[in-house]
Amino acid sequence: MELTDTARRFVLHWGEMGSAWGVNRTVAQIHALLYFHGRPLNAEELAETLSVARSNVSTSLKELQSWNLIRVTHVLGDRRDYFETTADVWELLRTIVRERKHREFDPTVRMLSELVADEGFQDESPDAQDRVRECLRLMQTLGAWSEEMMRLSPSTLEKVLKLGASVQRFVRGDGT
Amino acid sequence: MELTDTARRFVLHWGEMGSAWGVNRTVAQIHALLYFHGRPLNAEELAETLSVARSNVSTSLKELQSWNLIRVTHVLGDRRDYFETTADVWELLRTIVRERKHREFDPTVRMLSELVADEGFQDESPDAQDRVRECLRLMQTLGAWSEEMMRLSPSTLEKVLKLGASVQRFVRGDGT
DNA sequence: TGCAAATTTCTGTCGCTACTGAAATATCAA
DNA sequence: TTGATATTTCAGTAGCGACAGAAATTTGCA
Repeated sequence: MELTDTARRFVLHWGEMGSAWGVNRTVAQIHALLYFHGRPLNAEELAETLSVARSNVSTSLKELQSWNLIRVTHVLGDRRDYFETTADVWELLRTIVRERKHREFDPTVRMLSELVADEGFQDESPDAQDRVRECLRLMQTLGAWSEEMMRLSPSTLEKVLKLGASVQRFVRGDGT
Repeated sequence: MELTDTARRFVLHWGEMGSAWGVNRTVAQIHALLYFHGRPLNAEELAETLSVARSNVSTSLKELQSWNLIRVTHVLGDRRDYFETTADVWELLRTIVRERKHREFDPTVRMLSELVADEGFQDESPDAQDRVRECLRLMQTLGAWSEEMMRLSPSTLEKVLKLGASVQRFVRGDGT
């Protein structure tokens, strides 16, 4: 499959951004291509279009599936696997945030909790204890907030974000 | 400087998390150590404590400075540079979000804007055009939202987050 | 201006991950 | 069950970034 100039730019940039955020370039490119293309593609087409090895695509697709970002579909009279992703970016955002939280954020919170609970923690200077506790508190606040937000429907989530910081009106009383 | 068990675990985990998020491990470790330690440290102490080369520390410190995450201080009668970071995690969060937005997020929004504005874009299928525009819209919404949030004081920001998704009460009317 | 200390820059090495191509395995139709 | 097609696994390679150590530069003091 030949990419249009638009598609190519979209896919390449997405791959670069992925790298900056700890996502494998090919994985990001495949997802970008599936998103842009809108209809299911099979592994062969992905490999050919992105000029990467068939096996590389296979690995990347498994990765994307483990992130719940793509699903398999089939075409009548064709036994190859076809892959597609959600067209709803808000849904995609939710999935990505949920997965990263689960894989990287939550374990860190757990680690900090254990650290604070550990007996040796008492031996640290009061200030150091405070800093670690503050760090933990921040992460717990962020975690709880994102849990709540991710529970909203995409359209509600969008509205809440657009309401944005204007909600600060409701939390005054701190002099800021 | 010998690390306590608590400090060691904190620093090592932070380094691992950094890697997962596209931040150099040593850079993340140095920042974690400065945060934990609470008082300024010089390059020599950092290198020795983390068991990395002096030059590696130099590079990492430059990196952290470019992120506005650390600043230089001095000790009377000592001409070495000492480095410290903010004790306020909310301030740190703000700095990190601001910098990443500026470096990675904004350029992507710009790229998508150009893509949409480009003449060739009209040749894409209407659905593909919609998907790219939706993607752009999402990023613009997120960007605007974060701009607003980052303008708040740490304490207000914390309160807004704790108010959390309960603000959805104010945006009803979409049936969700 | 000369010297020592501190820092940065540079160059080469190492380790890790992504990746390819091949081999092994699975799937389906005849 | 056999052959063809599709997919995954595996082993080796290549490329890239992180890092160490050395060399060069800068800084501050005498």
